[in-house]
Amino acid sequence: MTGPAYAVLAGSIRARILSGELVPGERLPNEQELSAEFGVGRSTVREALRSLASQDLIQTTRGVSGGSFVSVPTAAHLSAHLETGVALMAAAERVTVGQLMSLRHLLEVPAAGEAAKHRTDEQLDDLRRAEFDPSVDSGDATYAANQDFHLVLLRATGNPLLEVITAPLFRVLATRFGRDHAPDGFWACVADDHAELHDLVAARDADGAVTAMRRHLDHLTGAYQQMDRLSRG
Amino acid sequence: MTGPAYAVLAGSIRARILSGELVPGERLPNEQELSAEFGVGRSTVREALRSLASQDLIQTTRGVSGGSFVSVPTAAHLSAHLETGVALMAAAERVTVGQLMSLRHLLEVPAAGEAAKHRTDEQLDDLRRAEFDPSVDSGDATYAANQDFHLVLLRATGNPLLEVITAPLFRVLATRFGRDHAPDGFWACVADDHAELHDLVAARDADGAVTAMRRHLDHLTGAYQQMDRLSRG
DNA sequence: CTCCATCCAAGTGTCAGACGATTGGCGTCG
DNA sequence: CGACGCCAATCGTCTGACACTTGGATGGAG
Repeated sequence: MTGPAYAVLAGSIRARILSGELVPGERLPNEQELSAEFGVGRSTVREALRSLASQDLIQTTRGVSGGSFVSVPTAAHLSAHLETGVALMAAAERVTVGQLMSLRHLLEVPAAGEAAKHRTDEQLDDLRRAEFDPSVDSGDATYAANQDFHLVLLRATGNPLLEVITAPLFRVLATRFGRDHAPDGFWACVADDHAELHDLVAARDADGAVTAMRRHLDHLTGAYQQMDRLSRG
Repeated sequence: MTGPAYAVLAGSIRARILSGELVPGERLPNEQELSAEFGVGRSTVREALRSLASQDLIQTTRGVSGGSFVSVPTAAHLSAHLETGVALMAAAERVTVGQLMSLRHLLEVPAAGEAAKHRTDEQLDDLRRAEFDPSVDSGDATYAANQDFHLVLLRATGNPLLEVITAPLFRVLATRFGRDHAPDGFWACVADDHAELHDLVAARDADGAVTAMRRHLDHLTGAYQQMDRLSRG
């Protein structure tokens, strides 16, 4: 019950949401009512609402049918928050490239096996569309496709949390080492690895996919750490 | 550049932070100056700042030496955000108990091996302190100690991201299945598993720790899913 | 009866101005 | 030299007002 009033109010509403007292989709009282209910001014109420909104706990719309509605954070929301957090921690050198890649190993290697087992034909198509030819595609296209490939593979495991957690990791790595500084043949090597992974997933060869993903991530780890040393001088 | 002014302003400052133009520790212009610089009212500025603050991108203090300072989100911050997000997704049944436990397997099983290899004597002490005796300790004490044990083990790996990601998972599970509905002998079984893990980590037996952790999490998975069925039944 | 334009009500979005509260430095007085 | 108190800077909060957005209600034209 300490601290600025907007924080107290935000915490109070937040607790109501977390406890299930306020159900997703439910509409909060309007700003005047909240202001009266808690005995604070409307500006204070609004600051509390902005706080909650930026945590994706509520969504606010305007108009006669508008207001603040309790919402459930989506996988994309969590992923985005995690990405900015990890990016800043990496920039502040609180986590190393090696630690990021180590986590990718832990998650993506078994994920490749799961994907090989559970993939649908549709997901296999998605995987195919996410391949690229570095001798043909533009830098931006390979860059985006590279990310998509890993994303699709994670999604094919059927566990949404895998994507939530892993996507931020390689997005951070990619924005850091993305378009330039890649040694000659790097993208070609990546494309080869992806093609191999695609074939193994197509054949539902889980063990093979696991091994291939491990090797692929080893390649990436080496390349990233080399780029990291270079960019750091 | 669309949307409410507070969102535009928040996005603008946020971009400056992400790009490194604003360095951690740096002080933003005060609210009046921001208000003048962007041509908006002070309330709008404040709503933008609340938005950034609740994402841990800035910290605001009062007084003559006060102001808003760029900050780097800590591991604890990220972990807390992830926890509320995962908790809500679980409550909304967008993720299942099985998926949560599956992620714990992926992360904690190899983590046990790493911890066995790299642990310091100090961390071993921490691990010992986090053990408990369900026949002696209170329900709350076992509950807290159970979490601590896994936390300490993750911390001993040396990779802070492991803790950031895994801690929310078992905190969500624990708050859901924590104090009650546990079948007879559950906590005793957990305590046994922990004691065994402690001994293996003490002996630097990485393979043994991995196996023990796998079995421990299998126990937990079974118990949790049973509780889940009951509470839903 | 249908369709379209208009008006209206309920909300949020934004601004201006004022005052309170907190903090840390500075100067005065014992 | 130290303690106390004043003061300036800054955020925190309130009030009141008005603009903007949205969706429904209203009412007239065809």
